[in-house]
This record gives sequence, structure tokens and C-alpha cells, in this order.
Amino acid sequence: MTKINDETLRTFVGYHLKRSFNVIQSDLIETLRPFDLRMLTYSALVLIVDNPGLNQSRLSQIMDIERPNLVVIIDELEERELITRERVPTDRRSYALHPTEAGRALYRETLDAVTQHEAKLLSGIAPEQLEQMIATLKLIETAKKGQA
Amino acid sequence: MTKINDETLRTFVGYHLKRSFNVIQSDLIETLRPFDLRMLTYSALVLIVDNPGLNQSRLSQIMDIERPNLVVIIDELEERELITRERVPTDRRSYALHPTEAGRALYRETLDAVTQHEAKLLSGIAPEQLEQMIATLKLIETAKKGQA
DNA sequence: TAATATTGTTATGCATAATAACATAAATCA
DNA sequence: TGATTTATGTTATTATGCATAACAATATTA
Repeated sequence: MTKINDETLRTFVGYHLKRSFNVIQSDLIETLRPFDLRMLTYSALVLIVDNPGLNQSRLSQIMDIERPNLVVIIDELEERELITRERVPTDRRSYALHPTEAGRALYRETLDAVTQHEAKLLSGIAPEQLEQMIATLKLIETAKKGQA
Repeated sequence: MTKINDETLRTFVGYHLKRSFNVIQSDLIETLRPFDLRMLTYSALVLIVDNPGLNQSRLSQIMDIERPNLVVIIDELEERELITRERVPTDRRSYALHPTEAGRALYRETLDAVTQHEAKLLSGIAPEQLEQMIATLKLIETAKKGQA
């Protein structure tokens, strides 16, 4: 039962990010399981409800995934009749994505559940401390273009 | 070119964690590419150099992965003669993992490269702000057991 | 009109991650 | 002691996440 030394990896911000994200991700996966949603299908549903009519290209951009990978996600949401694909008259290449009433209902249910689970998980941390962290995370998020 | 609204997802800490981690991960993957290392093989190498003699069970625990998934990682490091597997006389089930001289050399090279790349990526952020964030990330990392 | 770009799609591959089942060896316990 | 249980490493399998190439249909542009 010897203690393992990970001090070298601890010098990397990315190591801390990964480990803490793992904790939140595990909790989120469990939270979404009763709704039969994965992280990506959940994110897509939320974005479609909040941005009705958007197309798959824009959605894949905001979700930071490649278009081919979004196809199966949209297939699944459509199959479950949570969203619809509608031809756009002005651009017949693309589909406008809209939530169904069932999709909006699931959105409301899951939003509640996810919000409460995350709040519970992080209840031991001061809100202002979390806000401060989010501000820093936003800086990292935009670091790519801002650099080099 | 309409702006997409992700304010709902922005209410989740996990969303910010994921997006910022993606940025660091992309940078790390590129940094490790010249050394023909992936994130997991790199992490394993570092931990073996810093904890010579540990076995695969302990390593998989600290790396937060399942033992079966570690096998191929160790196979690859051994194949490349960066580490060795040595039978432990006192427990002939397990292998003691040790770095070779080549493993230690690669460790030093990559540590320099990774450190410099991350420093460059995050150069626009105040060090004390990063330290504060890491403190919060550590709280999240240990939130699981501390809860419910 | 011809060349180019965009949208959605299929196919494919690699990396990450989880589970079941197993052989070998050690530890426990009755 | 012998029988049972546990631990270690392994194989096989599966699901998921993520990237690229290639393509048909459509739109844009030069």
C-alpha cells in the first residue's frame, strides 16, 4: 500500500483538469443514465432546444466535434422523436433542427436533474470560488487563438 | 453566421472544464507527437520513472483506468524498451515496473517539451490565478468521496 | 457556364474506457 | 493443514469519443 508519487504530473494544469473533469463526468453519466442520454446527445438536445432551426454544421462547430460524428447523434435524437430534421427551402443542402414537444419536455427534466446533481457534487465549494475558476477556464478556452 | 446560444450549458462547471481541457489536450497531443507518445503512454512513463518498481495494479489505480486497459500501454512501453517488467520474488503474481536508461532519457526530453508548451499556451494567464484554479480543481477531484 | 465551396453522409481507423472471464499465485480461515 | 477467497495480470469484447478521406447533392463564385 505504498503511496504513489504524481508530483511531476501535478506540475501540469492539464493533469488537474483531467482528473477533476473525470469526477464530474462520472457523476454526469450516472445522472443522465435514467434518461438514456449520453453527454453528447444531451449537449446536442440542449443546444437544439435553445437554438431551434440551427443546422448540423453550426451545431458541430459549437460542440467542437467533426460533422461526421454529429450525424449519429442527430440520428439517435431523431429516431427517439426528440428532434426533427426539416429541409430548408432557401438552402436545400442543410436541415433545420427543431425540438419536438417530447424533446422540450426531456430538456426540462434533465436540466433539473443535471443542475441538482452538479450542485450537490460541488456543494462543499464556495460559489465565488467556482466563479473565479470558471473565469480562468474561459481564458484557457480562448488561449489557443490568442497565442503564438 | 448566426451566433449560437450555449448559455444553458454555460451554467454547468463540467461544460467549462471540458472545453478548456480540450484546448490543453490538443496542445499536448501535438507536443507528444514527435516523441510518438500518447497521453496515456506518457503519463505511465512519467509515473514509472518517478515510482520505479511499482506494479500494474497500483499504476492503474493512480491513473484512474482499469487494469485491462493498462496492459496494452505497458506492452507498448516495454516493446519500445522504455521500461522493463521484472518478476517480484516476494509476490510472483505481479511485475515490478522499472524505467530503462532510454526511458529516463525520453522522460527528461518530454518533460521539458510538455512543460514549455503548456507554459506557452497559458502564458497569458497570471500564475497566481492558475494556482487558485488548481486549488479549486483539487477540491472537485476529492468531491466524490466527500459527498452524499 | 465552369470551377469552387458547403452540407450532410458513409466508411474507416485510432484512442479511451468499461466489463466478463480466466490462469496463476497469494492470503485467509476453518 | 486443506479449502476458500482474494489479488494480479491477461485476453476478449464492447461502447464511446474523435479524426480523416471520399462522396452526392446543392449552392456560390469567377
